[in-house]
Amino acid sequence: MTTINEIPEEELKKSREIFKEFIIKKKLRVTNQRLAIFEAAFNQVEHFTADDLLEKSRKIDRTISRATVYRTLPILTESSLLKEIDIGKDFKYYLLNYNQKTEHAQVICLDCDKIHELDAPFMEWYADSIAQKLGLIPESQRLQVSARCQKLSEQGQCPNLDKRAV
Amino acid sequence: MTTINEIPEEELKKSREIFKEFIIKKKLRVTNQRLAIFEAAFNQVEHFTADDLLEKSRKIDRTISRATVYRTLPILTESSLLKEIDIGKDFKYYLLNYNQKTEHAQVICLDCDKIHELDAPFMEWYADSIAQKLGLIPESQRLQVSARCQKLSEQGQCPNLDKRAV
DNA sequence: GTGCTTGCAAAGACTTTGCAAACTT
DNA sequence: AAGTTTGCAAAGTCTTTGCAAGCAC
Repeated sequence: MTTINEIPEEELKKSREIFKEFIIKKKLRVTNQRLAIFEAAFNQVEHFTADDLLEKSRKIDRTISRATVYRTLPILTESSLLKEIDIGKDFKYYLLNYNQKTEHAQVICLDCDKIHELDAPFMEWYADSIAQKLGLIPESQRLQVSARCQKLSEQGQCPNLDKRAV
Repeated sequence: MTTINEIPEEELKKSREIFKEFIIKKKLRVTNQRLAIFEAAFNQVEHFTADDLLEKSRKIDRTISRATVYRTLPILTESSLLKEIDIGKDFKYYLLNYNQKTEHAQVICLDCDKIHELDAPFMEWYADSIAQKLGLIPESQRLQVSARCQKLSEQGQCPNLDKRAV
């Protein structure tokens, strides 16, 4: 079982290009702050919050403000580089979306807070069946499973927690 | 196609009893405010927000404060009379749960904001299959489908919007 | 009478916004 | 040079909490 802790170099380059081109296409400006926030976001593969991103960005550029992070996040999500997810807490999580996969299921470990993104093809079928029953046209669907770590309850330790450097 | 706009009288009585007994069991007190908030919540079957509930409660008892509504909502959810749901907006919705069904899917109409609660038995199976793959123990699951009203896009009007008295 | 509850207002948590200075193009 | 972007601080939104007066038991 291999865990990837870093986005591959070529994916990073590609994403950086997508980001810059998106900014230019929107007639916005490629600023140092925006680039630094991009680098901070793509520095690793775990999910993060706006606050995490601020902290990570500041390690690259000490002057970055919270406001700029909040103003840059929509650019990153609109360009499909990040996926925003709301698991019912009062802040949002952000996930890298560099593989551009459309995975519609999230499994959230209540013990270590890790968010596993999974493919759940049956949800397309389910959405279609709903369409017929309710006279609605499905636009998006998301399955969220909250779970506990089995190893934690059996052995008293969660392997994901152990892996965390922080 | 029949739409129920009111909870049946006997269900209402039963729920009121559950509410009172829950309060007593918890060694809390049956106050006029709590009763008024209960009546406001069970006045109809649509979903509502904390703010809606405050407004409806005040029609019964003018003195009820926002704080009391927020302090009463946990009593109603803990006693399983209401279900709290978070669809990613910055406030929560509450739904009557008098039938005590465990429906795990919500279909949210982006046009009229109506929330349809549906049964989705396959989710149990899905959660179990995840358990094996990830070494997790599923605790709860929720499927959320966002959709558009077909009639609205075809005929320019949403039947649910029409039904709304407000 | 005891001690839970209430309303009020202030505080909290996260996010957004107004504004003048700074920067990209 | 023109107009976007930034940092700062204040404002916003929903929810929670401290406190003294009031109410349930």
